[in-house]
Amino acid sequence: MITMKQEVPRKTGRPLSFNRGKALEQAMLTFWRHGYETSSISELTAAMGISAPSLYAAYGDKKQLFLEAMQLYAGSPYDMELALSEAPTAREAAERMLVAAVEAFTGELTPRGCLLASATASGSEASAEVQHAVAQVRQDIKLRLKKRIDRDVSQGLLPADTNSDSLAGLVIAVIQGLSVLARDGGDRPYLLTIARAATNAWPKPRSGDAN
Amino acid sequence: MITMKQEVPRKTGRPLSFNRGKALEQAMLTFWRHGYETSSISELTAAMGISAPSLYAAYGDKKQLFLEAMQLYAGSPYDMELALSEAPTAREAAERMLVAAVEAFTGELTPRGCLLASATASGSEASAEVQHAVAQVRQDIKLRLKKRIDRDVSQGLLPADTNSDSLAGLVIAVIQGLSVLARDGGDRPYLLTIARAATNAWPKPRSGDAN
DNA sequence: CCGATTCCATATCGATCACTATGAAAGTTG
DNA sequence: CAACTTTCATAGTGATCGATATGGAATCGG
Repeated sequence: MITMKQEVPRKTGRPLSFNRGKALEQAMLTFWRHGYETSSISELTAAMGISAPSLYAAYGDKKQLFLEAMQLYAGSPYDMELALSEAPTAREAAERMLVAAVEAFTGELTPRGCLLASATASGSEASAEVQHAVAQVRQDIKLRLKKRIDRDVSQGLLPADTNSDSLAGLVIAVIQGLSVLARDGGDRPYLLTIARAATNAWPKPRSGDAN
Repeated sequence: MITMKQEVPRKTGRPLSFNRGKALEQAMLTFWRHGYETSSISELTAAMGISAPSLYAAYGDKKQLFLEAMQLYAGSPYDMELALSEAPTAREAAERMLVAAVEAFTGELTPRGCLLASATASGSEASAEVQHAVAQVRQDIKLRLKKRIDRDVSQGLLPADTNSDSLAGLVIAVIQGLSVLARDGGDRPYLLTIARAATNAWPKPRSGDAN
């Protein structure tokens, strides 16, 4: 588990001249927009409003800064996904995940697409560890959704032969793909129709349903 | 339209000491594996087996080299997609696209995932033109699939109220998402089950079908 | 006010980036 | 063979990469 560096105010010494959380948010937006390797330290320091030595003193290095930024990004998705685990059905949970993803990918105050999908989609061998860390977050989300589906299967809300791993993988794949379409300029209403179409792939609960 | 530089053998002068097509293929594999901005010239020249001046003399610069490599990559997908336009139905065409994508993303002799999905998923402002060129290829594929769907709708093979744009967008989104899952280590059989699950989102042709 | 501690601003560090100047090498043409 | 054309290998260009050394500035406990 990645642990966020605690922001403990020192008893002595010169105080921080910037808000650590606000600066981290700007770093997150920069990584979101331009990716991990393709965001330079100078671009990050410009966005965060601090100098390079301040960045390294406060966050360690570029890798640790990104991991913290990713945690900040995935934070609300985690809460979202946790809330969705309390959704009435797994299908409803998946639908809410898809809608929330579309809204997050097409926000007017944030970059297009998904940080988890784009920030390390490509990269040199030098950033293999970071790529793996991002992949781990994706896999965690997929696993939670799979378990949510398994719950419905065991409760008889979904057919016993439901492949929960495939269904969870499909939802994650659609979300990651919607990130690409959002980057390509697809607007929110359009992406929502795709998300809605994706839920048609869900198996019917019990008896045949028209839709 | 991007035109491939013609390989015209000069009548005089020292002949090329390398196979231009083979070297381009190695460049394509490098961009596929490590992305556009995150593949360095030194990495490219090492993979292609040529020196930097030879690369620049033969292909222009890094950007043109990538555009040629992308054309080489998209070449067979274009043929594939052209062949799929002759598939019996739009749904069958989409299924073939999905299966072909899974096979391409999980080949043992090639990098994981999709070059079109990952090579420019992130990047600085400096590579905006390249990112746009890649997005254009994606949009072209989506448009061709949409038109294939429209054909089935006009022929009564699909419901008249079918949203062909959403359906095409869903297929493209799933393909791009499968690229991410392939990069995360998902094996071919697993990804095929996801592709199969995605086709369940397709509207029923005429009367109710059990599957 | 003083020493200790911490952070800030300036000015870099060596390494690598995309790219190229230069002259020798390898062909064709006569 | 000599003149011409094109490519080759070597070595480097200025710029930027991630990361830091250094010394002064700001706040603390005493």
